[in-house]
Amino acid sequence: MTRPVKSKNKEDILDLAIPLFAQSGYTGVSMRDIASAVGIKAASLYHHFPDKQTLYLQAMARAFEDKAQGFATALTVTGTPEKRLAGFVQIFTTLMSKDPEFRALLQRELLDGDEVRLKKIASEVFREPFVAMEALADELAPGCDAHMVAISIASLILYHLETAPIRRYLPGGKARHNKPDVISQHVTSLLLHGLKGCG
Amino acid sequence: MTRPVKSKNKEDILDLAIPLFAQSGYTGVSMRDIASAVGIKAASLYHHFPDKQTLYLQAMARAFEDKAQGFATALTVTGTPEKRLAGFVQIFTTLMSKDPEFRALLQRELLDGDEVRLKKIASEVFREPFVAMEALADELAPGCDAHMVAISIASLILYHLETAPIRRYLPGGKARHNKPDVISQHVTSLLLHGLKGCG
DNA sequence: TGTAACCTAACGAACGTTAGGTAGTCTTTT
DNA sequence: AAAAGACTACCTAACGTTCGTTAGGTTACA
Repeated sequence: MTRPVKSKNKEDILDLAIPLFAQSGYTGVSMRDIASAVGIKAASLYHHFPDKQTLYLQAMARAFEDKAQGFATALTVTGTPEKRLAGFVQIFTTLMSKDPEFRALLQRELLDGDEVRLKKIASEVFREPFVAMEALADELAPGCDAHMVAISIASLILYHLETAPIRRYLPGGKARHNKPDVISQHVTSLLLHGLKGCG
Repeated sequence: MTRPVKSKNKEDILDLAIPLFAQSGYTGVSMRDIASAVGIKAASLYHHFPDKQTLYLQAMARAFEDKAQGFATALTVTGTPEKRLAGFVQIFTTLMSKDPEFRALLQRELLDGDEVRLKKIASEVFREPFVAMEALADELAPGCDAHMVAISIASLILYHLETAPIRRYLPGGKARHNKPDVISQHVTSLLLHGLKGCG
């Protein structure tokens, strides 16, 4: 019985743990589950991490760390404020649509995250794109509360994605409603013209 | 050591279990936790419920069952479509703002709920008000996809409430942004006029 | 006398975690 | 260049705790 040729490092383990935590949450995933996904025994995880909590926090950090700069690309659009909004909404929608794990982790943090973790996520992941969204909001709607506008933009995009599992069973729900382009089109139109802008 | 005078019934137990499940989720609450909240021993819970899963499902059913008719009152507003939208948004916002437990349970179901439960919630809790919202959407915006509009309305209200824990740490976040009236005012204005309607 | 509502005690399983051992690999010393 | 030592990454085995759940006994009340 030979040992696997290549040994795992921290990053490999975290990358395998992230989808597990995203799907079942902190308490729903055991050390044995993670070890099994990695292909080692649970006790071996303690060679890389002092305890489960630390492993979880590092997995969260890793899951969120690349997002900040991902969002940055969504804000490189140039042109009129309207064009920039449309561009941002479209890129952001596509980005989030492709990453259900990130969305699930974010939702779980909103439900169960403590202050320290939320503060960290706010400042390290969302602060920069959020400021840019507020700036854009100020251009488009000088009289509005930029903070609320930015939240509203994110709301519209994220909730359309998060409610997908239940929308299937609500009247009028079609598969088309889950397509990023359909969502971003709807959201952009709603933001720019309100409900009047559909006809 | 005397026994408590009044013995508990199912409903008492469910009412005490609901906030526990809302705060910590299914796996985060043990039978001993629930029993402790009720004031009895864990084994005694099995006199009322065959197992934990059944207790949870009945708690969920109870937490959701009164909501359907609560939403109905939000739709009794009369007048122009604009007035009715404003009224609905205000009542719905206030209703949801006062019930963080319901919001948490709904979020947890969106994350972890199986198809059967989601289907049940969709048809028994949200279907009726959702149809009314779609009808209202059709009046306000005949060219729009009513399903998407209804989701958007709910998105705007619910996400402002759900993101409260992280908005504190985002630029421009004020305590005022959590007030139902401020939220419903913002949402109504955004829906009726888009971002242009603030000035 | 029954029955409903509780109790104590305990079961087996799963959990996070620790102790101690082993097989390879890298580093240093002779 | 080869031997000795140290280190890394895993292992098996087991600890103590908590979990859902069951068995069987006790008390209050109809």
